[in-house]
Amino acid sequence: MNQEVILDSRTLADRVFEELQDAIVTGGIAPGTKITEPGLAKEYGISRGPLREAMRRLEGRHLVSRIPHVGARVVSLSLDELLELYEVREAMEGMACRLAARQMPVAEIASLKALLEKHESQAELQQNLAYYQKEGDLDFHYRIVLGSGNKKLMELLCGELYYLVRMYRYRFSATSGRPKRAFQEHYRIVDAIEQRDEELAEMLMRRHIRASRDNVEQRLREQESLPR
Amino acid sequence: MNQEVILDSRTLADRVFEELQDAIVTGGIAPGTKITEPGLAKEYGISRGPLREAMRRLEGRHLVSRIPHVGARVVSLSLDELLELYEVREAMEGMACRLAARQMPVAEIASLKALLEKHESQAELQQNLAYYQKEGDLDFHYRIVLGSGNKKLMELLCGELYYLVRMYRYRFSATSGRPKRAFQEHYRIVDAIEQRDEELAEMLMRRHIRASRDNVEQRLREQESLPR
DNA sequence: CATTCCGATATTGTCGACAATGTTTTAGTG
DNA sequence: CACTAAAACATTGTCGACAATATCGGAATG
Repeated sequence: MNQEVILDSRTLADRVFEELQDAIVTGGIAPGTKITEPGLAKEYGISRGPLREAMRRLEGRHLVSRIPHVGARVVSLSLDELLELYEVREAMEGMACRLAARQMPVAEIASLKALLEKHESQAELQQNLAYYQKEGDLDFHYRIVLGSGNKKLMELLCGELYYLVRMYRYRFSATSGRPKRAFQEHYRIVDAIEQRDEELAEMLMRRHIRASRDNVEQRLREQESLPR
Repeated sequence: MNQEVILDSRTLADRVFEELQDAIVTGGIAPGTKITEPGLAKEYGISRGPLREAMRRLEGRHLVSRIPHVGARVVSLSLDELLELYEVREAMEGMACRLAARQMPVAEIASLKALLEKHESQAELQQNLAYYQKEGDLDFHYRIVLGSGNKKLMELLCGELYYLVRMYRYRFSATSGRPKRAFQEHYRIVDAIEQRDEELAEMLMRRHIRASRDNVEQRLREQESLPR
């Protein structure tokens, strides 16, 4: 219901697209919610035209699913799809890590190492492991993908998949739950990159993601079997 | 300029989206072409509304790039991006192949084998290796991804990347140029899947794609150095 | 003659209205 | 009372018009 007075250079459709995306990712709009064009248009104070374009783009990112002449609803998340997502990440981030080991600039590697240390000290200090791990972990993976130098990989991982990853984290609080271990693995990965050991770097990243996957799977299956 | 009288259940925007996508992929609209809304709207005999939605979706698939208030143009392809695409495929299809080895139904494996034999005999008979290899190759990779049972993987590969792959093939005629070898590799991959050897299946698929990549790189670099 | 500024033109962005389709409610009948 | 059918409603799909912005061309000036 709040209308910004600042007129962005960006277009209305672009802005509402980002707002909607954020709302979906962070849970402001619950998964499975049916969304109607007049409803959202009124809520965001714009016309249906730009809103439809925003929705078409959300559809492209698989954040909403639409049926012609019927309507659209926010995508709903399932455990199976989360596990699938981990498999995709294992493949792509493993490759990203290999490429990073091949040609990530030394300055970036050093910066990444510094980031790790900063995250760790913050985490130790505040004992708020979950939170810092949550964002810090994605930061780490972001940087590796960036370091790969492969634009297509960046596009797919940072531009499409990581939104889903964040969405699952907000929904299931599906953070690793094993921060100490994860930190250690991160360090080893950076070491492998620093030593330009492609093979090892890819293997460690794949193991890291698979371990995270297994952890999530186990925890969610437990949660499933004892129905509160 | 031709307006279909058959009224599809699909929406106008959906149809023009597919038509545009096909035109871009097959080269009907050259890469780098600037496309204007009034122009396309007139050409397809529809209004600008649906056309804009179609363009937004093409933008989501990275087939057109758009600058607010300026315009949109069909993506242009570069050699570097083609090589990047191969790296992404190596990672994702490698994983797909591993998963297929884990759980692809035996019936599907048999069907895939039959398909290979059919393609090979056709190719031998007609000596039109390039053409059959072109479509047959994608058929093969499609089936493997399908067989992985990972919907996200299917979505990304079949729903986004393969359009680009086809586009490059139309543009650079970037088919393998080594059909005999490729067929042999395909057979070995299916064998590994049949024996449920995940490790081998992934390795063979990755090698297969990397070999194709190296082949294309070499041919295009040659082509580059002798400027007609 | 080159450069800068300004207006003309074209294209994009946004809106409200109308048509087409799907859904729900309601009335009627067995 | 249950079931069908039709009508009322809501939502989506499409269109044309207007406003905002960018691009192009020409005139004025140094």
